[in-house]
Amino acid sequence: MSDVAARVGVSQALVSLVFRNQPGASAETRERVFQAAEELGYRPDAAAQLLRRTRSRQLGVLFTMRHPHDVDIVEAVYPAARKHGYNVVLSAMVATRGERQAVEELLALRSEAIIIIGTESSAHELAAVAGQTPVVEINPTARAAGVDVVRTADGNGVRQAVDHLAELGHRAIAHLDGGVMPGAGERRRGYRAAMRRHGLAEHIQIHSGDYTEESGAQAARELLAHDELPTAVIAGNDRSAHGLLTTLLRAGVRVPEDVSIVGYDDSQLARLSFIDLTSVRQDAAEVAELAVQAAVERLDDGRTADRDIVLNPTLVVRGSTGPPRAS
Amino acid sequence: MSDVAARVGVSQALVSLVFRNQPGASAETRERVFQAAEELGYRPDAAAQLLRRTRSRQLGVLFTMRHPHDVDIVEAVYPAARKHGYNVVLSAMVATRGERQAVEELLALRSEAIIIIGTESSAHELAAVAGQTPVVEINPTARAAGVDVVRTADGNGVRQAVDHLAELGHRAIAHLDGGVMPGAGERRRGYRAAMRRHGLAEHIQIHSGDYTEESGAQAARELLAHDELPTAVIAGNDRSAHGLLTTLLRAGVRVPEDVSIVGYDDSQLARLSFIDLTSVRQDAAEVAELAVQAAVERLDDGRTADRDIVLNPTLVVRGSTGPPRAS
DNA sequence: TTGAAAGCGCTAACAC
DNA sequence: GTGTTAGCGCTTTCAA
Repeated sequence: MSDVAARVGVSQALVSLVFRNQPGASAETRERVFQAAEELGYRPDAAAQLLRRTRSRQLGVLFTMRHPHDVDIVEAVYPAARKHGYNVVLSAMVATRGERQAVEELLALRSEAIIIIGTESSAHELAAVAGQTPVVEINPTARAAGVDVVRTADGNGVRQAVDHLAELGHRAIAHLDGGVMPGAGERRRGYRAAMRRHGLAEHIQIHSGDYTEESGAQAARELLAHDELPTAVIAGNDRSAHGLLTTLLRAGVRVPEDVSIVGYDDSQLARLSFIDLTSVRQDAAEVAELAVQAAVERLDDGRTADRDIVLNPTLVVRGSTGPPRAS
Repeated sequence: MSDVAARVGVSQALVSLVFRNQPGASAETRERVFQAAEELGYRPDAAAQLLRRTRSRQLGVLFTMRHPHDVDIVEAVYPAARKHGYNVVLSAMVATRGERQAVEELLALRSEAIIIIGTESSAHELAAVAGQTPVVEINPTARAAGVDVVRTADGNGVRQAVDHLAELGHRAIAHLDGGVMPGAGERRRGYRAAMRRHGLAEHIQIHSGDYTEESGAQAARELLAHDELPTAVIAGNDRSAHGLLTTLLRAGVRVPEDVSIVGYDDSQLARLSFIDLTSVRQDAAEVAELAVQAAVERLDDGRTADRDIVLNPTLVVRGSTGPPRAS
């Protein structure tokens, strides 16, 4: 930067102003600074900026790349952060690097807040971090004190799925759950409640799963082993619905003629023409925006009370659901 | 850090040594430093380290999260980098953020080299970056000067697939290609060459695709519109094989009884029990290790000549391929 | 084995 | 509009 300043014949401070788009430099100076920078191949040094600035304006994002819906959210965090004047630093949760380490890295790089997307964090570890830095968790497994949460009203989403199927005339509606995974408990409870409300309590049938494709495939095998299939299945997420759907197809079961299937997440998977899954939509862009907003409220507006932000999902009806066979 | 030093009653320099595991501090001092750090909740500041250190020892990784195989590689980069004493900085290529910007960010954070995973970079832009910093591209679309490349011998992989199918007795073996996507050209050429070598030139049949699930589904529809299906299809990657497979299944075609299908990448998708795709394996861990190695050779060993590292893939036979119907 | 001092590249606060 | 100064938190070099 001093090279640029020397070349233009002004002080470093002025060059700094220009690069930060701050007022206080004439249009002509700006022009000359940019030109000199171009000629010298100058690029601002993030390490030095980070060190010197009072605020880093960086949002740390902890994520896993395994769930398609999480990928959508990560993508959506970028524009949301920029809107509020923040940068994004990524830290991947991978097998060879614990969550602890990933968080430490974000903190060492001066992230002012941490947004956690779809990890199975221990409430214990999280609470320790939340003491020092605002933490926003998206679709968490469990609640932790001091942490903001952005999640969808999962019970509501499943209720919409049951309503839709009941309206089509289904009665034997099973649920493939997600065990201890994020949101699974509420989805399971929502399923039970909705079934009861429709007077279908006796048809309640829950198969255990864990949101993976294989657990969907496993459930399909179990269903096939029984004399009679349910006429509809609500899966805990799209991935397990995918396993369920394809395994049934391979066994010669037609969807939706023989069995209707509903997924959850409305991920890219659900939208594929050959999957074409009726699914409960959680809008990634909205989730990302609210998560960033929650962080910004703590950072810029001084909020200290925890927030629990609940979004209402919507059912997207596609080709995997239809009326049951007339039997 | 000065707090820690003051607390222990030593100089900052000594504390620094201890934290970097450098020799030159007594065991007792180390112990006391760590304890004081713990008590004060001290954490090294990455920005300051980055600024002051002669070398950042950071490897910038540019990636997209859309292809399952790329995710595997990103994961594998972490241990590979650590092995060579480097850290990893991530920068996602997402729609709202051009490649240019993503690279700038990595460079601003002092990445000493850039590893690019599965993006469709313009050779032009890349060459400019490669002038300043070592760049390693994994499975690139096109070659650029000054850039190291790690890729698999795609022609070889497809040849193995054709050999496998021919051995099973297939003759009408079609190829679903990947258009201009990374490796697609070589896979297409490999298919043609292998078909000719088996005397099956007249059966050469190429369907155009772009590695997406939908292009696989589209190809399936085209195949179904014809009188006769080929007895086997080699897809350009697992995603398009997935679209192809499931669309055929939905149309009542049995796999592998009616049609055998081979994928490419051996991604997690291929391994799912209900997909169970014979696929060409590119070992993610090996690819990552070689990419890191290439960067390290430039950085630490002073290599300046470009390297083109070609890995031989292996065919993993699963349930999607079998002998053709006796006709 | 330890300490003192300088300075990485930038921004903030103030003066002109 | 522009310049001066100090210093962010650490590592490096040199001396003790």
